[in-house]
Amino acid sequence: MLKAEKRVHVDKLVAVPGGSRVVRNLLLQLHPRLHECRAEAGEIIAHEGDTGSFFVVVVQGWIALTKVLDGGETAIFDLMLDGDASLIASGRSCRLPYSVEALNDVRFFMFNDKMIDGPEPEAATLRRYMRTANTALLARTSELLLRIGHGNAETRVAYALIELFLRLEAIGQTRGFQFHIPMTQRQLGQFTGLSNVHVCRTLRRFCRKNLVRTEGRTDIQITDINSICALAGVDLDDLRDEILPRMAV
Amino acid sequence: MLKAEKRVHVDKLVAVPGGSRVVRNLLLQLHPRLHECRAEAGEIIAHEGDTGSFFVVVVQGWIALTKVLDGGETAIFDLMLDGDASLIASGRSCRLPYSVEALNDVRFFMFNDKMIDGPEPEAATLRRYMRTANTALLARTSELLLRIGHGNAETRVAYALIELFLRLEAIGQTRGFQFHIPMTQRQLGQFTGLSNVHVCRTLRRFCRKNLVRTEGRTDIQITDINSICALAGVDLDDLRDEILPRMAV
DNA sequence: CGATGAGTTGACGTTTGTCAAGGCCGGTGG
DNA sequence: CCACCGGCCTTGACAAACGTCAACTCATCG
Repeated sequence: MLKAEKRVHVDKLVAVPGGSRVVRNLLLQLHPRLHECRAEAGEIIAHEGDTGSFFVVVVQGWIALTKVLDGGETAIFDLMLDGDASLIASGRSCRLPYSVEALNDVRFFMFNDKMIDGPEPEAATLRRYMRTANTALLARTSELLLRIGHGNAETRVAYALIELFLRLEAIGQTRGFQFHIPMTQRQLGQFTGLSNVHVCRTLRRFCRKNLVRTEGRTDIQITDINSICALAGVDLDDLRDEILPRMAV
Repeated sequence: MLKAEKRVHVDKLVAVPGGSRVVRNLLLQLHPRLHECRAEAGEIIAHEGDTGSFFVVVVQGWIALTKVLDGGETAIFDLMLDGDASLIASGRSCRLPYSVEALNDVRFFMFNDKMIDGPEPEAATLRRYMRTANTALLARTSELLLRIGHGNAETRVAYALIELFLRLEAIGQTRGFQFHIPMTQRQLGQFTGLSNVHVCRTLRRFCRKNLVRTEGRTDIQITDINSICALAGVDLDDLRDEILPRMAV
């Protein structure tokens, strides 16, 4: 039974280019008893201010890294998708600077600094992977920060769409330029630094200009990628190189 | 001569709590021939889009991590001070997502992934240090992103002042609540996502309300830390724990 | 002594948040 | 099966915050 379940996971993960499969195998080689964690949509996996120090690697699902400003304004400063990895806290103080929140049902691994600091070659590979993932995270965050600081609403929303498109494309979760985002417009606003109302307005404007099409609540299709890229101030290939973790394993 | 110069460096670094001295010693133990780099104010150490993969550790001086949005708007998304460390790029693609720029005359180390991936205990310590530094960087960036996305000008500027105060305090570069910032108001605006004009207005307002005092161009004194913290939405001690790298060496 | 660059201040326009109202949809209980 | 309720999306009206432009001062440097 357990074996069957593991097979299923591995099979699914084979479809994921790069990321989680590699990490999973390396991890399990080092620590065969390490087990996968699960969380439901909306569940808070770790809370801002908690103490702790750990890595997270997403197997399947969406995780948001969130922060709350004083009076209740929530901001999402990064999203983690299948195969994404992040060092959530580290060092002596070990207070989490942000919360880790499941946006939909999600499976993931949690493990410690020390578990990958050994002399085994697998550990060294894992460390390289985590560094690469962290660099990619920082690249994404800096792109986001740039646009939130100096771009208007169209730039921000267009960028968010492109970032999500590229990341979903990399893990095989797009059909053409169509993809699924398990986020409300409010959450998209928390990600882009806009009010939910203005996110809505901006998306409607994109639709009217035939730049994107929305189907249902959370399905999006970019119909004019060039214009969206122009609005976002992005070269698609450059951005792909920049924000996607690519490592030579 | 060279020896004398090294002595001077070490002496100076002893005064710096934690950071650069530890890294310096560990690094030189692993790689005795590694030499310090220097850059002058305004010099660009590495350019956005360049290829490469390296760590930077600041020995003395200010470094800004900057990004340019399309039409020339520059954003500063982090500052590196004495002892701060950052992994600038990593992985196969190795395109730098941002530029590394000296704000004043600066001394620093540059080194490679592989140079600290060995089995020596010093290497493991260095890796822990780099991870801690990176976590602190991410904590800072997320705090900044939160306020740029959801805070008004007073919140952003107040936060910037507090962050810089705390970081300078940690490396012994404050006298009471007074400190020196080698940045123009334009650069402060690039850091807070505001126009230089609005930074000026906000600072003037702080002065009129007796929250801060400015002396000369770049000397600042926070005269009412509680009000500034309240404006920034910050608890001073919590933030200190969060954004300063603290490691158990 | 002119030139340059940074800081300061005022006037004005634009962008965006807030508030409010209505529509749509899914879930829940009668 | 229907009524009700609560989220979420949508749209309009209005107000506030911020960027832009422009003019001026001041310090520094050649």
